[in-house]
Amino acid sequence: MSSDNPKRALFAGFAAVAKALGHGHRLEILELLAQGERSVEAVADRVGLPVANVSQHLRLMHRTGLLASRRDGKRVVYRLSDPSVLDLTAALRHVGERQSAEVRDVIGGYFHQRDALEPISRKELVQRFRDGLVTVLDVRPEDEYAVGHLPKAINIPLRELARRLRELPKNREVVAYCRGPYCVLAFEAVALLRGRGFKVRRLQDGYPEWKAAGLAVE
Amino acid sequence: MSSDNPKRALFAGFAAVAKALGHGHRLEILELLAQGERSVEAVADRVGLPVANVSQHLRLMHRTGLLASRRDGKRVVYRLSDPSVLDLTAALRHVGERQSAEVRDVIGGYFHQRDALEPISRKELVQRFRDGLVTVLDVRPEDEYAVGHLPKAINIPLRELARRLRELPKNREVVAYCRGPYCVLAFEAVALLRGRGFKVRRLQDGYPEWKAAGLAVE
DNA sequence: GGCTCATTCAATCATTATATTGAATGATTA
DNA sequence: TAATCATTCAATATAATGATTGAATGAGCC
Repeated sequence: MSSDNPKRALFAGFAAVAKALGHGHRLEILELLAQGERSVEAVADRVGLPVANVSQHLRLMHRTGLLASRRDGKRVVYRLSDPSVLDLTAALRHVGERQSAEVRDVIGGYFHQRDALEPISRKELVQRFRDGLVTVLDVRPEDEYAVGHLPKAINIPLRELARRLRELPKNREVVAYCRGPYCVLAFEAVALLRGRGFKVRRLQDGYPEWKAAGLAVE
Repeated sequence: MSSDNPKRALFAGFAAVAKALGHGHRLEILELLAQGERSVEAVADRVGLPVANVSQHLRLMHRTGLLASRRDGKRVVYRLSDPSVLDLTAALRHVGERQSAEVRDVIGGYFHQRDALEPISRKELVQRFRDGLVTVLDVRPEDEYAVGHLPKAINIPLRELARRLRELPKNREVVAYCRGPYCVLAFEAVALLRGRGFKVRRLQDGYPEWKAAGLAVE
């Protein structure tokens, strides 16, 4: 079959990659792994699915080349196989955002409500940080922060934010970020902090995009 | 559901877009429509599938926002909804090419055999054409050529190539192109012409990429 | 070597996707 | 207004995919 019609075989191969992206849980897992590598159990905990189910999703994505894995002690640790996978998910988001009525509804109905002000771009953040004008706030869970974060970023996970407000400056601008362009954590953080009178904006993308852009990380 | 967990809803929306790409026939249809808009029947003819089946695929992709359509007389004509769809398929190819062992096998086993020499890039072609060094050959079917083609390109569909060789110069370099980076036509044309002693190379991408790059078309 | 534990496999069932057939639609056009 | 014809729908059968359960694997560790 493969030699009969190589073009068909090729399209089938590409289709397999697309299929591997074609499931909400798998996209969620990809977003998580974009923060850094993780064991099967750690992924399962975070996305709230049974281990066996997550294992199947991970192996499927591994089979199609989206993920790579290594053994660490008695755990198997998965990671994105290549930065190009991040590009692919970005292209997918871009099309979805522009073209899918369904996606636009969700974004319009939820995300925009909570973020009336424009998010800040990576470029602008670099500039303003260099000028000493902003405090960078990482609202992801501690373990994700530990794997890697923006330079000088303070880590206050969203769930602890309300009781750790005094760690943030009231008169400097705060820029919150989390896992990616549609990570809810930063949206929620901005909403919470605005309600308390902080000057706060959201970074346009998240940690993985920052790192992929070649900018400094810690 | 959508307001319960907007993040999940968003991922589900993106997953729907990926699912729409997750079928070999649909990717083939997308490649075809990237050349220019086409009626349902025209697509069905070209990909060799029943009209009703193609109609279903088209409507699915329309529903997820990949395609747009308009009525022309008694036909319905489909087209890519947006250039970003082309970017998405390119990202998909890129990942597939790098990561999927299956895809690499097909490419290695077929395409590379037939194209030992490096393909020529768009940039290089522009340069060499400006210097009057190359003849550009479009080996796609006439109707696709008619919708749009590279400036000054000669159209000889692959199936007529063997008996129209005298239309091509023997002592100038010929650059053949067709529908895209994995379009078989240009590969076959290069193989055929090399066997007859022509100096011929293949353009790296195809017509849609050329047009999307903002280069001149006729 | 044998025990432990994270991970994977295998089997099942429920759900969803696909191709095919023939009939229905609905915008043109005569 | 009725006939035409490309397209779409509806119904069906078949195949693929997804979640769950419990058992099997196999690398680490005592």
